Amino acid sequence: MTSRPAASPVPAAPAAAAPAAATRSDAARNRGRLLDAAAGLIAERGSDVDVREIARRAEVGMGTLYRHFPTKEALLDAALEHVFTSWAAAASAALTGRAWPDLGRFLADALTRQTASPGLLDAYCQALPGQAGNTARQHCRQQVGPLIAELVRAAHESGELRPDITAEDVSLLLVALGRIAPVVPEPAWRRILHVTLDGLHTRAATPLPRPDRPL
Amino acid sequence: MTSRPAASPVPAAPAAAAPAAATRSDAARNRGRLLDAAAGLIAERGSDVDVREIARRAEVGMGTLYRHFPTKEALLDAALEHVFTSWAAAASAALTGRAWPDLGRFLADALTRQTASPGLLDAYCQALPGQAGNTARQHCRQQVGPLIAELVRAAHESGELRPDITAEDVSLLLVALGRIAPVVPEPAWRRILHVTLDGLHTRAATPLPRPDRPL
DNA sequence: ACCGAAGCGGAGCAGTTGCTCCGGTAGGGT
DNA sequence: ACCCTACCGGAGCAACTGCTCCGCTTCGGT
Repeated sequence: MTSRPAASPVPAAPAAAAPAAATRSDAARNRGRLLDAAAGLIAERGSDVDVREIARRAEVGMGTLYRHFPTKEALLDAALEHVFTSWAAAASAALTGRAWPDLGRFLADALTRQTASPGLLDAYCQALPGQAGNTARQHCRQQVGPLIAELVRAAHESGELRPDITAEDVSLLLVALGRIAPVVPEPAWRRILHVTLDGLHTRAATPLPRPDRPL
Repeated sequence: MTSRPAASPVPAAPAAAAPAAATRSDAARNRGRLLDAAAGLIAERGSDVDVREIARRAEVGMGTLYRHFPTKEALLDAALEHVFTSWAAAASAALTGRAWPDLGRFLADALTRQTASPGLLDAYCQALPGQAGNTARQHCRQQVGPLIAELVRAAHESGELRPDITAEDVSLLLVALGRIAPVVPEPAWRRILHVTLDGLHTRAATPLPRPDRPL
């Protein structure tokens, strides 16, 4: 950590999935454990996790943690990148080609995922006012952004998404709904999503799933 | 916290606006200063403020702070109650009697207010998973809840709000939008609000304010 | 003017956090 | 089988947090 020769402006994450050179097997295993533990704890409790707890759950010591990642933030960062990447992959694989249902399903799936990991968006939104260096957000944008853009383009083409809506609008709506999804019962946020989709549709106002019988 | 005799489930908030007995003038002044400082800091940075900083901004010492409020939480609580009360009063005074525009204006005003105080909703939503004792939320519900209920009732009666929407839905939407309003430029969240209102309207899909020219 | 008590302030305590240090351990090329 | 080296682990440091303690000040009734 004292004098790094040169390299890119991104210091950490040399290869999350490609150890490449001859790394010791236990080192690779511990790195993976740390990433999993960090991701799990972020999902459960948000991004203000105790490093000791990460190490404990990963069943490694503090020295190991800080050998693999220069700082807590770098660890969380790497974990988040992995999470966002796998989300984008799963969402992309779930597409059927029918634009409007795909959009709705993508949003519903994203919110379900968010329900299981309340802390994810917290990490994403953390330090938003200051911005400047929120890499979680950048990772999400890089991984999921193109997918949303494609969904929006296709839905525009099918004529069901009102033309004045941008991919940015959809991303924003997703973040907004994602902030409440984990803290209310699922039927509640499904109602909200339904209303939102109605607002997004060219011709709007379809009946809600079930107005008074929640499930 | 050891053994409370009986009393109501709300322990704190003896009298935020009614010192009643013969209180010393400086005490009352300092109490007000603490409330203002706390509210200001919560608005700016959310509910994880340093008590020392509250005391510093209020220009009082730590002893004074803890003389007036038994715990940090109690202080934040009292400050939040005051904030929510004045919000409800202002919003209630702004009503014109025309239901649908009133609802839209109420939401827009709430979001503007939220933009100026990003930390407010953080305090409101904090510890939501555990729930159990989030008094900020209770205060908001008590103060603002009836107002939203009335807005929804009137908008239903006017026939413009789709009948399957409940006051709970509107509250939830407000929270969701409030979570993003402070972190994006105002035109962006106004677009989102517009879409949402379209989704709430019986016959939907009116043109957005300005699709591509943000302001 | 006087005086008792309520009020004031900030140094200090205990707990928690992110991070470092260094003796011991075990991997893997030879 | 050997040994060098990268790696492991957890005790310890410094900074920060919420909160308490206690000597001094100031209010306000007489």
